[in-house]
Amino acid sequence: NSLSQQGVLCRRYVTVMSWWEEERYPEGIKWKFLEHKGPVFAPPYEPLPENVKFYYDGKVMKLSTKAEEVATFFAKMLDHEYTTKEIFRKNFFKDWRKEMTSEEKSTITSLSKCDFTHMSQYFKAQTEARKQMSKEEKQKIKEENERLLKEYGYCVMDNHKERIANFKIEPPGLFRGRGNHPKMGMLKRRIMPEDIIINCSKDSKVPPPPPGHKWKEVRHDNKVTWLVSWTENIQGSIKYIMLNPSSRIKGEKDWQKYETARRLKKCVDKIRNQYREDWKSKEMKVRQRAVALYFIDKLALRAGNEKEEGETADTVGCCSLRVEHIKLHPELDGQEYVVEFDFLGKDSIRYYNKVPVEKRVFKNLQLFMENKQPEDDLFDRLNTSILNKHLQDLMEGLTAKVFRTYNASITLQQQLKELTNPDDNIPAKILSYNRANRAVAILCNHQRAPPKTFEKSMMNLQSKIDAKKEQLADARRELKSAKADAKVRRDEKSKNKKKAVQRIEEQLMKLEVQATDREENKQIALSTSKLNYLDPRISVAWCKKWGIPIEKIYNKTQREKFAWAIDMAEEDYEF
DNA sequence: AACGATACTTAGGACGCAGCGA
DNA sequence: TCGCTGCGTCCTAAGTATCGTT
Repeated sequence: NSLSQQGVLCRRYVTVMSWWEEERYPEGIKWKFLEHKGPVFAPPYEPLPENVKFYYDGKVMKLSTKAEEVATFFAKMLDHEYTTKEIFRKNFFKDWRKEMTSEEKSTITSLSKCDFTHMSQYFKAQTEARKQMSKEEKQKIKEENERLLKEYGYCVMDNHKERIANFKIEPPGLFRGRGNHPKMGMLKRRIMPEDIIINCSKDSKVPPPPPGHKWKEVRHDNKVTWLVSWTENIQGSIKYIMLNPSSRIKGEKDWQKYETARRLKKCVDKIRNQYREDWKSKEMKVRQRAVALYFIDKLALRAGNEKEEGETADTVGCCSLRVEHIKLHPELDGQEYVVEFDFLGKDSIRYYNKVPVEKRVFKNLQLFMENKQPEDDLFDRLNTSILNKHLQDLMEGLTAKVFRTYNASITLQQQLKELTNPDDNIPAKILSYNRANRAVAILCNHQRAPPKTFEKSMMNLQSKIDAKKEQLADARRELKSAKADAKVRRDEKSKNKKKAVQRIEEQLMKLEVQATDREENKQIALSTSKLNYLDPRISVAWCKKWGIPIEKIYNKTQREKFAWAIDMAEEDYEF
């Protein structure tokens, strides 16, 4: 590959040491040398063939290229429910009209008179054709992707060739936020080289812009980790191209995150005593801070930054909870002082929980809610910045999110201790691991939509189990009769029958374990906690202790991300 | 203290393909 | 061999946190 001399030379000097064995940079400096090939742009728009028609008010209408492109975005989504939503249609139509010629604008005045069905059929046929492609054609595409990855998918950062996480620029399309997003349907515009800021080191070969184009800017800032950035037009926020989780720069940060959480472990008792004291404070702000922190600690809630109204879906975290999001029950189902939470969190995922709390917390909540409307802030004297400033005083580097990391990891460690049965075989031990993982996912409220095929696949599994049970019964009968025979005439037969029974029993157990695991996992996503909250060294140590191959717990990508932990952790590692 | 800009982590869903059993 | 399904990868949205300015 054509990465410059310097990168290649640097790499040659360091061949055996992994990044976690190298010296760390001084605070704030992220790298000394950075070279990359720049981003890959979305393929240009290909106009529709002449025979694919768009109809307005029942009549064929030929669209200008720009208007046609945006129309195809809508046509491709026609089967989705959200193209029927008022906000989506309104936002789309407004942005579409901006792309039209003045004649188009004066003709096309109502979205409901637009007929995209022919276009939609065309795209469906294209998808179908792609599926039907021959092996060779598919192979060709695969090779082209690999070539692109090889050329643009890596950079040189200091002594390492590193994988880039997202080297492709996001293609244009219609924005679809999560949940009830006020901007759904808006046009996400095409990003051009003129929008792009390149970041690399001065002594590197700066990537050339595509012919006939210029970069917006080339800068050399080694206080940041990104290679490329641009401003997106929906929220006006900045998007970045950064490195893969397997890279030094991400791995080191990840390691550091867990080390901070481990420092919290050492002082969490003190902090808990402190906030319990603060529940009694005469200052309202201090009480609110203490109750919020209690929720963050006990329930692993997110911090809850303020959001600009009307810019995003209406979701909340701890500090931004409103009165309408909780209900107080002095008594519920035989328990005292129960708080019922019901709100939409990140990604508009519902958080629903009924939690018994200390009397003091309950009384404080009643106080906070006095004379307030449902839409008022529960913690009106508090925000994340106040909370984090306080946390910083309690421990260096402590912020609200550290509690989630800490509680997730400590829960995994405890659960593994509790659930692992030394006498279990490997599949049963892995079930225990998944259950420990699941406890964390439930704590963090990591949900997923039940797979579309869930019921069906569950039934299939059940019928397999039934078949296996019958098979076992047969085998047992045969064993019995073989034993009866053996009284008269000793032979190998009963031994073999016994083995067969054992084998089938084992197979049955494996299936049953699988069924349990799948049922319990119906609406729970394990991967998010595994990837972001659980100190990988806990899992590595557990695998070493019980002789479980690491591949059973982490797939290839995960092993790459956690290579540092796999290398470092011994079986006696304690979080 | 409020605000806007910036940088970075965390998140669920779509989709495609490998591997498995019929 | 074929069809299904479950897993992994890709995608990019949506959070957290901090900093400088007013």
